[in-house]
Amino acid sequence: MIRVMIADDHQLFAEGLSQALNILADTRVVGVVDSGPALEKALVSQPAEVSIVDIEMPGGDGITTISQLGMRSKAIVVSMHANDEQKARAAEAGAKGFFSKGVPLATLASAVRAVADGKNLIELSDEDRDELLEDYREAQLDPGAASLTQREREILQLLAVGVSATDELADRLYISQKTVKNHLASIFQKLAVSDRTQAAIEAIRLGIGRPQ
Amino acid sequence: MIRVMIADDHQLFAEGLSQALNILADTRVVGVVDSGPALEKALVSQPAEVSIVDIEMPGGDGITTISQLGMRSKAIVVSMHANDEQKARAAEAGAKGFFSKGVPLATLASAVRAVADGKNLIELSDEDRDELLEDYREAQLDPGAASLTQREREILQLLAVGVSATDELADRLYISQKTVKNHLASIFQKLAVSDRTQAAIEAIRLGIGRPQ
DNA sequence: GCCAAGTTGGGTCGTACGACCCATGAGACA
DNA sequence: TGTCTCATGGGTCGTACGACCCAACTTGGC
Repeated sequence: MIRVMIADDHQLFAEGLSQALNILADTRVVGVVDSGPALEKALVSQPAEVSIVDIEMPGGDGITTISQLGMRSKAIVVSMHANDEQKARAAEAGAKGFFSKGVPLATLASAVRAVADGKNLIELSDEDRDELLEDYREAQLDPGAASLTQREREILQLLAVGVSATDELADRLYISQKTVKNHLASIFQKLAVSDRTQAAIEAIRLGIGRPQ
Repeated sequence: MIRVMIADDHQLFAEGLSQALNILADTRVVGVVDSGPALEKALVSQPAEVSIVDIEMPGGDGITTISQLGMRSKAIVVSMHANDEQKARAAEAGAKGFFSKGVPLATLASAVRAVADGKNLIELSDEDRDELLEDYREAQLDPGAASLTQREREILQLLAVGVSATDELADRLYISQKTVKNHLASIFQKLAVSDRTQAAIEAIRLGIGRPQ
């Protein structure tokens, strides 16, 4: 689980991003602040591996804050009006990543994983950076969830949308009820849960069987 | 369920806001686009009661788009650099609300509900507007969910975080297992579900027992 | 060709679950 | 005062659920 702090004075942006990252299985937003000083203060009581910082905040710019973060939290800078000068200043201050707010959410999520893994994205060309981010596209799932088989995933997806009865599951998959129960037993073991309810919750948390 | 479309060229903002609104029980984002023309096109195949439009989009400003929406979708304008001139232009184009991106998410959510309900916020003073939004703070829950009692809500919250066994629920609430089962039976009826798994999923969907 | 993993089934057993009755006491409300 | 909802319990009954065994067949890898 990667702990993330968000510093941005635009609450709509910060809260929306927070919700989005919290839905992912491997990231957790531990705080949202609206200024540089508030970020430093928040990190004392709520350590975070990665901080997402808006460079354009009122009352002292984000750059100063980042340079003072040191190794307490790795910074990823986001900017509404991204330009090369901002990027150079961010790099100098020690930021590990730099993105325009125009990038897709998936890119930022990948960046969070890469930076948490020790990578420094800000020194790379855009091409090299995007290539590296490819390796971090998938959420680092729980060890158990990663070992689920195809059929087990299918059952978990159905479970996550409310198909909970054995006979219904069997009907939908054209297999016997006994086979469904066998798969479920295997799922319970891999996810370390004890019943269908907990499995469904875990499936939702992992993003399996996503709602549209 | 209020159907919402988001038009903003900053994907991070748009996708984050989308996730946030989707978590709420009574709003559903049916599309995210990055320009005015794309909004008009998207609304043809995906009708939405409310559209959240960034006024500062490249390639044709949002104002023109809003004036062409007519009654197909009620527009709420959001702006990074909100000022009175922008607000006046938005009002003239027929927008029903105008907000800076610095407002809290809860405010925008309330505004979506108010506008969907036929209110025009843009004509009001900030004080009158905030007073009106107070009435729309709570999500309009499903009829069934709305009639849940306090105790039933507590049980549902526990269920939504994985406390699924009867004895565990009883222990946590300091009541007998029989009482837990009675409450569960009542919950199943009100939510129109048939077991704990479906109840837990519904609870998560409704935002009851929110993860922190 | 062999072995491991995956999918498909079977059987058994104890118990938890859900459906259906019921009663009692506390509070709110008219 | 009577009435209502809510929270708290009880009892019973059938069955679905989960735990623990097992086997046959297919598929892919080495």
